[in-house]
Amino acid sequence: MTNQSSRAGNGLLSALPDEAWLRIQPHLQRVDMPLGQTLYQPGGKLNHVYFPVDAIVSLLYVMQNGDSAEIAVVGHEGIVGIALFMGGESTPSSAVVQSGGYGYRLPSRVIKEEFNASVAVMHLLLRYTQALITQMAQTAVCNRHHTLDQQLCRWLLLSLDRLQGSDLVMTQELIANMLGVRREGVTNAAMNLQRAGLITYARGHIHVVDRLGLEQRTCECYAVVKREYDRLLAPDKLA
Amino acid sequence: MTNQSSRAGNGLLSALPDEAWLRIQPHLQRVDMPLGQTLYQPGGKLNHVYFPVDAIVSLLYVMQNGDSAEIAVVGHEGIVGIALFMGGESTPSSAVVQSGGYGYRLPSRVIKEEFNASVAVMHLLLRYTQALITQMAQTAVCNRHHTLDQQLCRWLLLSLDRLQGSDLVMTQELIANMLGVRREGVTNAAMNLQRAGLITYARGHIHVVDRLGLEQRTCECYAVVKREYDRLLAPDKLA
DNA sequence: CGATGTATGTACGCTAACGCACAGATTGCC
DNA sequence: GGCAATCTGTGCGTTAGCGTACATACATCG
Repeated sequence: MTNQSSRAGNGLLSALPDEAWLRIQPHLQRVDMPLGQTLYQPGGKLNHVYFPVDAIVSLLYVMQNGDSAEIAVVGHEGIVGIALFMGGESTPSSAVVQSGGYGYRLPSRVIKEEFNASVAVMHLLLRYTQALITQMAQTAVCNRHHTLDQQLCRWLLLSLDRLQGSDLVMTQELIANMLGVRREGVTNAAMNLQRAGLITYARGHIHVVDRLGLEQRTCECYAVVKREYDRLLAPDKLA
Repeated sequence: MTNQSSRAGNGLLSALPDEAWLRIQPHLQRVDMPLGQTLYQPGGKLNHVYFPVDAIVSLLYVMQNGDSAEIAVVGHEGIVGIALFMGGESTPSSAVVQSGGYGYRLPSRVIKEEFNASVAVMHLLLRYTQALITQMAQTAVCNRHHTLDQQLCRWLLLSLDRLQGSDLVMTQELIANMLGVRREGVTNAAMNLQRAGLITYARGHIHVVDRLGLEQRTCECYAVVKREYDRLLAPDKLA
């Protein structure tokens, strides 16, 4: 994954061709993205796309009975609201801020115009979308085959890659909602990781002690996704 | 989902603007797609895209230990090989023919040129891609939350929508690979459905007796995906 | 028509995760 | 400083699906 980026702190914004940046920049609006904020409702009209900087957004599906499951996660490497340029205008899933912070938003009209006006912008956004697709596919595989311990590792790593530092602010209850499992299950998995000396945590604060250990304990899914993000969004591929 | 379509029997080909069809048509090649054929290997170069007609193709991820899980399924409504126009050139998943038949293929170069040459073609393919994304997302949710019985119903319905008639030719072993579960689990689920009078089956042949019953027994995932395909690929939206 | 391979059924113990109920423990607030 | 809310730990019994091993049935082909 592209690391913290120069222009506005978002990887996609940074990768825009200069003239596209100049057109877009006046319409960009810095916004706070507090924990728990819902950016999109299922089926709802999308008025903006969001470029997170130090916030993390979860795309998740909420079932009729209230159970939920995370589909993918978006941070400073990406954009929330691909349905706008993909032509669907809406999606059956929601977008919720999973780690508070800030980002930039852009009116729907502007992103659509830019997508259609510049082939470079289009290709950039489509490559990002393919990376996101890989993440979703791997989430499906992971849900099918891997243990909660492994999935928690993967999830922590995905979050870590999108933050600076090694501390996450999130309760086990929240993580359980994202992974679509019981809160007690997360408690249990987190204790396992703590006993193994990989993390420490207390009341909504998780500190990662041994990142490498997490990478060794997680399933292949994390590496597959990371490799694909690196491949598709490598700096030399970006306009 | 768009039903069996006029032009060449594939929904996307049928929805192409006339002039795009005229450009593409000379490069289309009718190909047999026998059961079990691998169209793409993970990470491999894609030489063609495929438009199934009466074949069904599974996109699936095979893990290092050989376990597998289906990500999505493509039939006469779609195209196999979206990574080509998305700009990635390859994917970590494979594409395998899950129900034998025939389709048409098109050299990579042609689809890429057409994607870039015609805004109508581009928007058509992107809307299809978004529908596919919904299917993948819902697969992840379904893997997390729903019983094998429900998932089998969903899977049968997805297949049924892509075939004419009510008979599927596929062993329980194959279905198990697609769903990423044990063969015995499928045997068990299939017996449940048979006892309920929804299907009959024998040695690799499944006959659906009560489609409505399947729809009632499956989870919401099937309906969510179908609604999204209908919405995004409705005839009046198509060029 | 009998042999061989393939497809399906069955049994049994095992484990991960669930549902529920409740017990600390920490934080923030009045 | 005490109360309330929130967060985390724990202890049940339950269940869906797994791994393994084997049994039966059907189908094809020599």
